[in-house]
Amino acid sequence: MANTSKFNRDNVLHKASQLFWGKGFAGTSIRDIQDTVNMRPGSIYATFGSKEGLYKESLLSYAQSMGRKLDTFLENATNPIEGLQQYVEFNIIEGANCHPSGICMLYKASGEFNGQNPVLFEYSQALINSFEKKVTHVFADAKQTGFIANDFDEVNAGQQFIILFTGLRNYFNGRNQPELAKKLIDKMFTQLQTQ
Amino acid sequence: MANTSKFNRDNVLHKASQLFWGKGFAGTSIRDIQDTVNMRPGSIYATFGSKEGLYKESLLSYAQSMGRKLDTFLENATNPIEGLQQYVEFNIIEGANCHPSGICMLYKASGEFNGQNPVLFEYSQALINSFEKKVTHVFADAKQTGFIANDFDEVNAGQQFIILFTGLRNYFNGRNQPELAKKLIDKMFTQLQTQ
DNA sequence: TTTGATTTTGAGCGATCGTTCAATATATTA
DNA sequence: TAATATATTGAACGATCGCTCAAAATCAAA
Repeated sequence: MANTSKFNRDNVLHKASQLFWGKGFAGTSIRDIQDTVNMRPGSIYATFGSKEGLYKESLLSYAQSMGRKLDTFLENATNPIEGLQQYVEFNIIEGANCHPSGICMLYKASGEFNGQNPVLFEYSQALINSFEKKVTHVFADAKQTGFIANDFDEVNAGQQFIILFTGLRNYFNGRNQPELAKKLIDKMFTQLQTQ
Repeated sequence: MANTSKFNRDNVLHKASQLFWGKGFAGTSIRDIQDTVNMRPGSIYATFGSKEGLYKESLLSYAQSMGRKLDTFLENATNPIEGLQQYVEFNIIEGANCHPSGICMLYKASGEFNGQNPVLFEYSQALINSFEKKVTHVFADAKQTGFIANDFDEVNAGQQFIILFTGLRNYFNGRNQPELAKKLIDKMFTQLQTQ
């Protein structure tokens, strides 16, 4: 019985998250979405319920692919700290050309929704917290495997990483200064390891 | 001959910038503006030309009052570095309750307009650069008056200050963790001075 | 007090917004 | 192949968007 969907849900969510990431929630119209995911409004609303529902799933899709990207950098690196650094450099230098924004979508969301939409604000905060925990685990792993000292505080390092990463992404958003970026990222990672 | 304006331009720009700061450019409607500045659309358009024109003046108004705020902290502090730190603490801890957003409006603008509106993006970048220059001068002054070492690199310190300040504002946006904020701001300023 | 330049008003323009739903198309099961 | 359940379509809804402009109000100069 019944009919089957013609679209690929993950593909639609990826395209939608790219749009939302670049233009923001308020700056993106459902008609923008229709055009880029090639679906009619009825299908979109039958599948995702509302613009807010689609946004929520798009944000989750973004966060998941963000986590997967970090994982691949960690897998291909000789040690966890180097993996983290290469991930940062990718986001700020090489990836800057092919991403809709230099700023993390989670923080663009957090900034747009704070004081305006408590549900979406808290949702973005939860995803940010998950990512910080993931980074904290990376530092804990690096400690356990002997890449950093035994008395290293991974919780503090996780906080500092998020703060510096976010600061750097904002600083280089829309700017093309790869040498300066490389230099400041290096400095960031020496600071992170000296505590 | 003629008639005189009934509104105070600075007051109108202040109120408009508070609205834009909190809700973003796309998220703020002219009708929102009408209600909070108590002007009719005809007057608004006769005075500021367009929504974009009003936004541009609002952003400048924000940047100017940001600069004045920093100046008062510098005047009341015993040394420039302490003035900077108290300014940062005000923006992230005490001021968080009375500001429309925890994030700097210049960076919210930069994030919203990158890839969408080149004119407003470049304008926000120019104001960000001015603020960085101002901070760099503060470090240069601190060097000349003997508060920091002679070999101190004020340009690098200015860059690091902006990056850390932005990172911290994003990290604590919408969160109420004054003790952690105080601790991380302290750490930021020791890092800044040790280079 | 009249004149005249300027400001303010607010109804309303065309466009676009998020969303709905009856009609149509499609794939699966009997 | 016919019946049926689900998916897709796209015209169109009411609301709101940025913005305009003729009419009314207002104040300074003559």
